[in-house]
Amino acid sequence: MRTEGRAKRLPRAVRERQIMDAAVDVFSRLGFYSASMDEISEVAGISKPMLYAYLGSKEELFATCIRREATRMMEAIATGVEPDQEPDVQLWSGLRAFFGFVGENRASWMVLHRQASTQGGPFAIELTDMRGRAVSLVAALLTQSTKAPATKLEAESLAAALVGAGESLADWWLDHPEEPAGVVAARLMNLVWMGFGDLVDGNVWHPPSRR
Amino acid sequence: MRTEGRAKRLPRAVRERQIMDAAVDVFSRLGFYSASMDEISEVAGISKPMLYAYLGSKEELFATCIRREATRMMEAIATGVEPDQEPDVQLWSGLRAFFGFVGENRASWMVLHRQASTQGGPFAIELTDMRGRAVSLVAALLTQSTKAPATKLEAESLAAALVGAGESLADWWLDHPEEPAGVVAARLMNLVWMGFGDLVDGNVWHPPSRR
DNA sequence: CAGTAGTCTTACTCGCGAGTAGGTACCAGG
DNA sequence: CCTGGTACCTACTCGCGAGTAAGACTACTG
Repeated sequence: MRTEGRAKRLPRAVRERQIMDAAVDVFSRLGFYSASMDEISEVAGISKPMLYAYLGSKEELFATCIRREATRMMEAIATGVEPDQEPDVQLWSGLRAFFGFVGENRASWMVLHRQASTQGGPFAIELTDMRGRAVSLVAALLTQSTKAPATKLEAESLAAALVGAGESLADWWLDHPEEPAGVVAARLMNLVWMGFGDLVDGNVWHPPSRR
Repeated sequence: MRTEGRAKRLPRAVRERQIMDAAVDVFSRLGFYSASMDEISEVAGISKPMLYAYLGSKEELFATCIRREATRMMEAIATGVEPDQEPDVQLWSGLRAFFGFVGENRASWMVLHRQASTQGGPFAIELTDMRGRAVSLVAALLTQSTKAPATKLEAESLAAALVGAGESLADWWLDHPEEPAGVVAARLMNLVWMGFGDLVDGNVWHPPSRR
């Protein structure tokens, strides 16, 4: 894009945002290793030393990206769900918020899930951390809804499975973008709440009419 | 490990297997990019040119690893499930076979899932292919079991979610190896067959007493 | 119109790792 | 005991990309 000439002078905070945006873009397209600092700086419309001056090393930059996007996503979800409602409704709102976020932030999602989960580096920490928060959230939801999951371990593993199902379905969705977010969310809701057993018998889950 | 001296002369086929084993090991520990051909050759107890002579470039090697491990796994699963049983029993056998395989082939699983899924390179093809086969399998299982999933797209997305749940739960399991495979498999079975809704009410799924 | 603090650049160094050139040891069969 | 073929090696080339040195341009502040 930007090819020649000196970049216009901008305050540090603004530049940092530009750089982060560029980094998320490039990382999501190329992955951590294939992405080069040269390309990021070019996309950001800036020279490499600036990048290093502001955001540190490549690893730091990547970790920062993950942290930022993870936070954005967790906030989007937290905003969508009200904690004093019925468990199924909470789950439903959470799922909708999640798929809504992914749908409107594909790049963020790629960085978060497809890229970060693999590299065993220092970023895995950030990612594992966020994922852990998500899992705990769901696990709490489960535990709170009475009897079923006896042990803590059981609740956690079920939550992990659910989160994984969500992630995987989101990935699938990237390849089938024609489906609207609500439909995909509803499908997962049915799967995890009703189960195949009920679905096979034609029993489906419906959101309470209001909302 | 092996430090000096010329390696004993071995027939090509044997060496190739050794190299593949070493490659799977190293790739699973380090990931595609961080793994170096030098290290693989060292672990294999062989020199680099041999590696290139037998298995081609790094990308080819990796793709070959994925293909081999994917085949092993699909076979393990196919062996475990008998196609003329009730859907829930089929699913149950499939899950057990899957978790059994992962439990006994952690390295393979890492290469398959954690590594390959990320890098957008030529390997993604192999992986996507295998995943596609798994998804189709489950989707067929779903469709066959009557009414519920009306459209092909719906069955496929549910299958994707289920496969993802399995993958994710397998990953979780890697960090909680104290749980036996059967327990983890049963948990997922309950989740996807009964659903949280039933679980919360204390309804659980039991395998038919025989097997 | 200095001085100085912060923005921004060109033009390097330098190590690491993919891939190779050009052999050497070893085992057939003639 | 040569002659080839196949397993195997040491010792390189070479490009790419992370990270940096050294300075130049701009804009306030007094």
